[in-house]
Amino acid sequence: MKPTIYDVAERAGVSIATVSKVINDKADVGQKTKKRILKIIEEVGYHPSMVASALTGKHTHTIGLVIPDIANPFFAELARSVEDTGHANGYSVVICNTDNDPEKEVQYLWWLNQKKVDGVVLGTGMHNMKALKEFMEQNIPVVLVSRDIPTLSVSTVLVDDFRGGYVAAQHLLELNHRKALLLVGDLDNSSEQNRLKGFCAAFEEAETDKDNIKIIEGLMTTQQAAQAVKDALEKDSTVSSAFALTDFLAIGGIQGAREAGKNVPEHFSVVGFDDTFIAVLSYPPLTTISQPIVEMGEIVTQTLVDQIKGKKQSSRTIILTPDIKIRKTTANNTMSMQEPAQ
Amino acid sequence: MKPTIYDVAERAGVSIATVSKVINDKADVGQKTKKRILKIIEEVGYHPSMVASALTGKHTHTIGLVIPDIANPFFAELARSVEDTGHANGYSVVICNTDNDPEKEVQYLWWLNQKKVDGVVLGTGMHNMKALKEFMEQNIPVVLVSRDIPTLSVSTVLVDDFRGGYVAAQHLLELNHRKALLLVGDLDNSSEQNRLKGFCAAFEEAETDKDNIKIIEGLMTTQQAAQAVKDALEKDSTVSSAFALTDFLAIGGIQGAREAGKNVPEHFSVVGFDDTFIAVLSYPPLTTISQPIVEMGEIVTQTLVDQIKGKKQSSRTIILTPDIKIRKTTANNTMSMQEPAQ
DNA sequence: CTGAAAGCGCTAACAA
DNA sequence: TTGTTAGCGCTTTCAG
Repeated sequence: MKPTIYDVAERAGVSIATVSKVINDKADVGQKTKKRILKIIEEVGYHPSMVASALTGKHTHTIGLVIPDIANPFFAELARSVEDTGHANGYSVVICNTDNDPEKEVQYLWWLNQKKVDGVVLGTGMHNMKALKEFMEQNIPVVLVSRDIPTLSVSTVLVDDFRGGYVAAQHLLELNHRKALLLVGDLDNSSEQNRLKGFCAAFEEAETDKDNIKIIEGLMTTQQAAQAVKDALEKDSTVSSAFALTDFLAIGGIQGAREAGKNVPEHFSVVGFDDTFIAVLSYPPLTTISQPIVEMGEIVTQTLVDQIKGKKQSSRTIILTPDIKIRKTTANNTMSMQEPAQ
Repeated sequence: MKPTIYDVAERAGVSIATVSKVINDKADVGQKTKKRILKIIEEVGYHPSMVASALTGKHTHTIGLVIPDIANPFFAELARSVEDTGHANGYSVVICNTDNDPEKEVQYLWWLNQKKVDGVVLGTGMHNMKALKEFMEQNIPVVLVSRDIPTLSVSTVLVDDFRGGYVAAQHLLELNHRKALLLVGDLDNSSEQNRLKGFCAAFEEAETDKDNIKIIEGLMTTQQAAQAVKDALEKDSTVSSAFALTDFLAIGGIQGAREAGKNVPEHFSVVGFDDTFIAVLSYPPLTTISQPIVEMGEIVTQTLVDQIKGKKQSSRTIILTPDIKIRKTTANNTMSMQEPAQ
C-alpha cells in the first residue's frame, strides 16, 4: 500500500505530528529531525494525501472554471490563462462546460460545492440566479469573467464592450462606411448588448440614418453568419460593411460577402470581436476588437486566489479596455467615394 | 456552518449510518425513513462532502487530463469530449497543460497523485519515463490518447497516422502532383513520424523520385510555415503541393504560397491534418486528414472509467482510421499536365 | 523542539 | 431495517 504519514513517522522514530510539521514547513522542528524526516520521505516515496489534508485543513486547492464550451477558442485561451495562474498559486482547475444550459449550470455548481472547491471562476451566464445565490451562501468565493451580473456583489473582470463596439464603428466610419450589418449571436447576453449599443452610438453621433444599421441576430455558427450576410447583400448591395460580435461570425461574414460576389476588403469591410488566434488565421487577416484574454484570466484568477487566502478586499469590478487590431478586412469604402460625385 | 451528516441524522432521529445509506442509495433502508431523511436533507440544504467520502470510499471522482496546451484547438476539442463523457460518468476533470515541458509533465503527475485522482488521460508525450512508471506504481489507471508509448502496456487510443499520411499522398498523387513539401513540427513525436512515413510510402509506390519530397521540420507556428513555404517556392517553383502535419501549418502553407505569388488551389495544393474547426474557417476551406477527435475522447475516457470501476479488461490499443475531407485547397496539378506535351 | 489526542465528515463491516 | 464502531490520513491545539 502507499506509504502514509504513519509509515514515515515510524521509520523516523518520531510522531506523525512532527512529520506533518515538516511537510507543511512549520517553523518549530529541529534541523536534524527535519533533515532525517525529509530523507525518509524521499526514501519511501511518500506523497501526502491532499484529500486527507483537505478534510482537516479545509482547503482542496482546487478551483472550478465554469464556461459555456472549452472548444470555443475564446474560452480555451481563457482557460489556459486561468489554469496557468491557478497552477502558479498551487490550485488545480476543473473545467465545467455548461453550453449555456441552465440545468447544467446549476448541476455543476452543486457538484463544485460537494467537491468543496476553494473557489470558482464563473465565465458563463447564470440563468438560475437562485441557485447561484444559494451556492454563494456556502461561502465559496466566486469571481466573474467576461459576464456581468450587476445584482451580485462579487469581483468581476470585464472588457469594456460598449467601447469595443464604439471603436469598431469609429473605424468603419473613418473608412467612409455608412451602412453596416450587425452580426450578433445571443442578444440575451449583456456583453453583446453593450457591444451593439456602443456601435450604434458611434453611428448616431455620425448622424447616420438609423436604418443604415441592420441587426441580424440569432447567429450561432459561421455558416449562419455567411448565409445571413449573403442574403442581406443580395437584398441591398449598397451595404458596405459588417461588424460581427465574435471572430467566428466575422469569418462567416467574409465568406458570405464572397459568396455574394463581394471581395473583402475591396468591396466589403468586416470587423470582428475577440481577437482569438483565428483572427490571424483568417484570410484576409481579420480586423478585430481585441480582448486581453490572457490578462483577464490572470486577473480573475489572482483575485480569486487572494480571496481564498483571506485577503479581504472589497469586491471590485475591473474593466479592461479593448483595442482595435487593424488588419486586412477593412478598407476605405469606394462606393461612398463616388456618391459625392453624383 | 454547513450541515453535515450528523445534523441530518440528528434531525431525522436516526444514525449517521442510515443517512449514509440513503445518500448512496443502498438497498436496506425502509421507505418511510428514506423519504423522511430525503426531506430533511432538502430542508437543511445538505450536500455530502466528496472529500470526506473520498477519504473513506477511496474515490475522488476526478480524473486528470494531461495535454500540451488546451488553447490548441485539437486538444480543446479533445478536452471537451473527455469532459463530456467524464461528466456523464460522474467524474470531473482537471486540466494540466504541460507545454511539452518535461518538468511540468512530472510535476503534474506528482500533483495528480497527491490529489488522488481516480485516473488520468495522458495526451502528451512523457519525456521522463521513470516518473511515469513511478506514477503508475501508485495503481492509478492511466490511458493514452493520440500518443503512443510502446513500452507501456496501457490502453491507448490512436489514429492511424501512417494511413493518414498515405491517404494524403494518394490524394495528391491522383491530382498529378509529383513534388511536395512536407511541413512538420516536432519529429520527436511518433505520430508525426508515422504521418510522414505514410506519406513517403505512397510517393515511393508511385515511383516518384525521392527528392521530390522536401521535408521542412521544426515548424512551430503558422508564420514559420508560411515563411518556409515561401522560401521553398522561391527556390524551386516547380513544387506544386504541400502536406502539413497539422491544420495550423497547413494554413501557414496556404499563406506562404500566396506570398510567393501562387494561388491555392490553382497553382498550389495543400492538405492538412486534424480537421479541427479551423479547417473549415480557412480560405479556401482546407482539404485535410480528419481525426475523429470527439470519438477518441469518448473512447479513452470510457475506457478509463471502466478501468477505474474495476472492469478488468486487458489493456488494448484502439486504432481509429482517419478520413480525408476533400475541400478546396487541392486541385489538379496544371503544371504536370503540360509536361507530357513537351 | 516534540508528541498525545481529538477530531474533519463520511463509509463499511458487524451487531442488534 | 437500523445503529455502533472503527477507521480513512492528516492538522492542530495543548502538554511535556
